[in-house]
Amino acid sequence: MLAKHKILKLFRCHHSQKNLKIKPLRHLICNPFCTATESPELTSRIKSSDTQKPGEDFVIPSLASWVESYKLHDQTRLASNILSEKRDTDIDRFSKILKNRYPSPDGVVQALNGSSLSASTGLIEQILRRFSNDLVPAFGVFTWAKTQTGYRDTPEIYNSMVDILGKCKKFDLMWDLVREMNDLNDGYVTLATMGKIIRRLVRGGKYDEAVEAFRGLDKFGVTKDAMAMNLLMDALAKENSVEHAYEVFCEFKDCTPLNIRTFNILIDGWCKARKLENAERTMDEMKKHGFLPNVISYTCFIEHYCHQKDFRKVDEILKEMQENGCKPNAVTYTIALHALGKAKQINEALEVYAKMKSDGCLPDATFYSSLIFILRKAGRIKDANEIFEDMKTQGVMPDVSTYTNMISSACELSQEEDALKLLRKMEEDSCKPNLKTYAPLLKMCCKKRRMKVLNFLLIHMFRNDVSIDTGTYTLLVRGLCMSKKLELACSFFEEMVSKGMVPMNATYKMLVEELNKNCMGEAKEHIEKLMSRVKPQEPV
DNA sequence: TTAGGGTTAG
Repeated sequence: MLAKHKILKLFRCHHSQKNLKIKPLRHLICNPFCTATESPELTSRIKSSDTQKPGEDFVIPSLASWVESYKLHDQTRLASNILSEKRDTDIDRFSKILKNRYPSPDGVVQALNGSSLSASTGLIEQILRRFSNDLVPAFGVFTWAKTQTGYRDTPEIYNSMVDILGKCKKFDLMWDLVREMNDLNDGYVTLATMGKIIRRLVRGGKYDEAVEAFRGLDKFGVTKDAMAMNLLMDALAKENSVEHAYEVFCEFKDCTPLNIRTFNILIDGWCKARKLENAERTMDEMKKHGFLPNVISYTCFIEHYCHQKDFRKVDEILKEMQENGCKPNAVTYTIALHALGKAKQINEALEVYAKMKSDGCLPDATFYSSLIFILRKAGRIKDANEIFEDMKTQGVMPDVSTYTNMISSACELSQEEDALKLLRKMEEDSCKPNLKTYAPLLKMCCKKRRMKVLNFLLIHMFRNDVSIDTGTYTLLVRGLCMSKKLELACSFFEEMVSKGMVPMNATYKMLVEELNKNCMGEAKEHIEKLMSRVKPQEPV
């Protein structure tokens, strides 16, 4: 928690800097990378890309050696087998094989059979993470590993594979695998497995099938308890289908034990769907069942009113909580702080912070992230950075989302150096970046035509086992289109399709239009051919 | 394992 004088300083700053505009940042002019060591595949893509204009694709001197070391590191690993750490060598050898785009998992199996590689649990886990959006290599490795003597998949590995199949909407294969797990008769199928199935089915719009999966839990030796039912209801409510969640509730409430979470899931669902009367009715029903509303129940309502910017109502709920002896927690305060910040009521937001402190509630990483976010949005960069530094001295370590937020803000402000330094800092702090961390960086590279930094980021992602998903490919294709890096845009489009992903119609149209404008008839035909093989999807 | 930012969009 910040000392009181620091909070006061934030208030003072706000008044004195109310009309302060962010100064346009000096464009960073830096030394170019040396060109010798890039990842082979991307280099060929980037080299075949449009000719670069002067001033593009520079990197900050203070970061050049880091970026360069990554690339050297990567190439050494891929090129040489003489390395000290066996596991690291193996993951690279696997990756090298898997990066050949085999048309089917069988192709992968054959390729691996022809190698001298052997399976181990840690290795297979890592590969499934690294290729979690890439069904053919993932399923190929998984299938191959099962045939290896002395190796047996753990339930966790099976669960990861189930999840990947569900994510790629291969529901039949997913069910086959669950039955296979069940046939092992060794307690492989658990609620964790069925939870993945239910969530993937719901996300694929298969609500009825998800409910059926719940009904059939006993077949897999999984108990239909409150936890299982909550899981189903939560999946439905999160997918904007609180009505389905309510149907489940009505159908099973008499034969399944309920707990306070069951009701809170519904309350949250109704609040998010802006069906407030239903949320209130659920609150009454909850009391009838002998459950008193807790901080989560109230916070759902607070979030609703924050969303409506009805801060008077928020105060009312807070008062009601106090009357009922229910204390707001860090989540409650974060919601209020963030909403006030978004509504440009910075002083009121900071009052929330002061109130939190006086209430003796400790902020966590997410709270600080929100505080940093709203300060940066208000142009208070220096204060935001100070909070970021200060949170560590307060004993709260920045987490992935804190870093992601900082990186995202830096990218928005075109502070390339800061953004990359933050990524390096994450590495130093052993904080693993995820797709959301990379997204703003990738976007910035596309916009500023930093192709070599883009190359570096893609290697960085791969080494951190972050698998590129449809959204990220969309971002890359769109970003590169806008920067007229059309050949590269095409190559990402192709890679996306080759992984079985379906590009959005808008993305496809944008690419084709740009190719048309630039008289790239051959490339256009190629893209059209690719698209005709996949089912076009209307943007949601 | 019920509540907390942002996601493409110009």
